[in-house]
Amino acid sequence: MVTLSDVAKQAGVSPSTVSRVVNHSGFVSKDVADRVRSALVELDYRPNIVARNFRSKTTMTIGVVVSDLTNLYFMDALRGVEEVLSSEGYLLLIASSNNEVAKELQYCAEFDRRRVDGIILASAGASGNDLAQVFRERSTIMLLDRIVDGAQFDCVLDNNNEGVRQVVQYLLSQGHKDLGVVSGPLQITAGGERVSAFEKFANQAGLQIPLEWSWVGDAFSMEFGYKAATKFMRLAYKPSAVFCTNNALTAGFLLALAERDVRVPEDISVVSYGSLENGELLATNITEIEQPARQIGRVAAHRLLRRIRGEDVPFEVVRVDPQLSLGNSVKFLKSVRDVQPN
Amino acid sequence: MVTLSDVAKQAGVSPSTVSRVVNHSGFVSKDVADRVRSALVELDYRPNIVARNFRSKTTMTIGVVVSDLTNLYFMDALRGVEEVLSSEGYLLLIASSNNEVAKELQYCAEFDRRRVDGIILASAGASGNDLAQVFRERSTIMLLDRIVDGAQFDCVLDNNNEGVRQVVQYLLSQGHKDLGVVSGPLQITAGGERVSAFEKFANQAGLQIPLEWSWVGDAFSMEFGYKAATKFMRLAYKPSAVFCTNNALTAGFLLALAERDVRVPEDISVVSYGSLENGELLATNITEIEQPARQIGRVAAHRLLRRIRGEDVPFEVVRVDPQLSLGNSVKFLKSVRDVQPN
DNA sequence: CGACGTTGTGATAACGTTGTCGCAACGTCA
DNA sequence: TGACGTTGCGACAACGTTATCACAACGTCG
Repeated sequence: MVTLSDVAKQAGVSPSTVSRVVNHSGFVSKDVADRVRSALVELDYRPNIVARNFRSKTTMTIGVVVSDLTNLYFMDALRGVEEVLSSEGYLLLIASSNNEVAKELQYCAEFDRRRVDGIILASAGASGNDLAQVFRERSTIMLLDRIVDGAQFDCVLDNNNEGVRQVVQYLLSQGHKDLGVVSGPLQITAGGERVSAFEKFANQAGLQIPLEWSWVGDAFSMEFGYKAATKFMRLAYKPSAVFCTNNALTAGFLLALAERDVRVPEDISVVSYGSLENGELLATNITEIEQPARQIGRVAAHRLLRRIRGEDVPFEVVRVDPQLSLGNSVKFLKSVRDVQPN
Repeated sequence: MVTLSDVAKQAGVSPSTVSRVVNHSGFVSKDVADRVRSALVELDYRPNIVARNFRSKTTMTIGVVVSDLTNLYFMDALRGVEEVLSSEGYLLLIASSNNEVAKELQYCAEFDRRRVDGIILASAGASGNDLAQVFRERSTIMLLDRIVDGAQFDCVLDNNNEGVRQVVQYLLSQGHKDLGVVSGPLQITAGGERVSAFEKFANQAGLQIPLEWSWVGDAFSMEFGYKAATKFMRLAYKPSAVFCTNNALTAGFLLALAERDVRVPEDISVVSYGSLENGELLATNITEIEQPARQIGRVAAHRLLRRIRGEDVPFEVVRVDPQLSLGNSVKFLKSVRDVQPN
C-alpha cells in the first residue's frame, strides 16, 4: 500500500504537506501542491480511511437501522436520508433488524463501537432503557417513526392524527358507519396513535368501534393482516369498511380476501395507512394514506447533522403531514353531509 | 472514552493482558482474567473498533453494492449474503447505485478506501476496465448476476439458459407460436443471455422472434416495460405471448396493459423472469421464473469468505438453477406434444 | 526600521489497539 | 538434574494519519 510518506518522499516534501494537499486544508504553495499532486497520481495513492478515522475521531459515517428493509416506506425514508447525508459527504451503514428487538440493539451497539458519527433508528420495539444503555454517551441519534419514552431522543414521524382524520372523514363521507381496524402492537407509536385517533374521530362522529372489529396483532406483518382477514370473514355481522394501519397489514388482509374471492370494494371497503408495493397493478386501486417517508428521512437527516455539529437543540418530536390518496377501494354507500370530524 | 489502558490500570495489569482477555486469545490465568473482566464491566469498556481495524488491518466488514435496493431480487440475495456473513462475524455495508454506473464505481472505491475485507457487487454496467482500475490490488470481490468481461472476477448468477428453456418449453406446451420478448440492455448479462436463449430455444422449435416483437430497452426498469407495452398494443399483428426478462419490466408491462384494459391472459399471455413484489395480490397470478436469489447470495458469500481467507481458487462463474412457477398468466391455446426444445 | 500578521513548510507527538518479543515460572521427559 | 516445551504476563513498537507546534519567509503598516 502506498502511504503518505511514500508520496512525500517521491515529491520531496514532508508527509504533513501531502496530508494538507490531500485534504485541501490550504497553506500549500501552488508549485509544491502541483508536485505533490503528480506524485499522488503517479503512485496511485489511496488514503487509508481507517487510519484517518482513527486519528481524526470522526468516520463520516451514519448508521441506519430499520426494522424491515423490504418495506417500501423505509426504503423511501432511506432515500431521503441518503439524499441529505451523502451530499454532505457521509456514507450510510444500513442494517435491517427484521423486527427483532435484540438484533436492533445489537446493530446499534455495533455501530456505536464502530464510532459512526450518528445513528438513525426506526425502532422495532426497544425500550428507552435499552437504548439509553447502548447509547450512554452518544447524543447523535435520531428516531424514525416511533417515539420511545423513558429516553431523551429526537423523533421524526408521521402526523398520524392528521392522516387518520382524513381517513375517517373520507369513510364517513362515503356513508360508512360500521368501521373495523387492523393494527400491529399498540405500544408501537404507529399502532397506538393510529388506532386511538381512529377511535377518537369515530367517536366524534357518534360511532363506536366494537371490540370484535378491532384486530390488534403482535407485529405489523403481512401474516397478521392475513389472520385478521380470516377472522373478519368469519364474522356474522361485518363492518362495511376496514382500516389497516400499515401497508404490510393491508397486503396480508387483501391476500386473504382474494383467496376467498371476497371483492374490494363490493364486499368490503379497505383503506390503508401506507402505500403498497406495485399497488398500481392491483385490480382495485387502494385508497391509502401516502406517508411522507422521504420527507421524514430528510428532516431526520438534517436534524442529525445539527446534532453532529454540536448544536445544543432541545430534544423534539417532529411531525410531517401525510396525505390521503383516493383509489376505488371504498364503496359509496350514501352521501353524508353533516358528519365532519374535527 | 474508556480505553484498554484505563481498564488495565483498574485491574492492575498491562494493556496487553486486557487485550488478550477482550479478544479471548488465551494465555491468561483464570484469576487475572476474572479481575480484568470485572474491571471491564465496572468501567463499561467499549472497544474502539476503528483503532482495532487500523492496527489489525482487517475490518470484518463487507461492502455490498446493488443496482436497485427496491428490487425484491436483490433484497433476497442480500438476505442470503447476510445469513452467511453475519454468522461469521462480518458486518454488511450496503449501498445502492440506483442503476448509475458512476455511483456504483464511486461506492466501490469508497469501500475499498475504507478497507472493507470484501466486496459484493451487482453491477449496473461498469466495464471490466473501470473495475480493474478501482480494485487494483484487491482480489476479494464477488460479482452478482452480471459477468463483466475484461477483468478477472468471480461471478455468481442464475442459470439463465435453464430458466429460459423452461419458459419456452412451457409456452410451446400451451400452444404459443407467436412469441415476443421485452428486455433491458443486451450487454448486461441478464439481458443478453435471456434474450439469446429465448431465441435459441424458439429457433430449435422452428420459430422465429420477429424484430418488431423484440423490445430491447436501455434499462431493466418499470419505465421501459411500460413503454414496451404501449408499443406492443399499437401492433396490428401481435404475439400471443410476451416474455419479460426481469421483474421490473414485467411490472411496467402489466401496468400499461391494465391502464388500457388489456387482459392477461385473455388478450395476451405474459411470462416473467423474476418474481413481482406483492405478486400474489394481482388478479392474475403471473407465471414466472423464481430466481434462486437467496441461494445466489449464499454461494457468493461463501466464495468470498474463501477468497478472504486467502485460498487461491481460480476465478469462476457459478450458476444456480432457477425454477418455473406456474400461474394463470398464460392462455392455453392448444396442446402440443412433439415440440420439446433441448 | 521594528512590530506584527499571514502564509508556507517540517518535525514531532499522538490516537488505541494488537503483534512480537523477552522473560519468568512451571511441568515433563530423558 | 538439565534440557525443553508450555503457559502467563509485560514492555515496546508499530499501524497511517492528522493536530499541534515551531519556525522561517514575506508583506504591511505605523
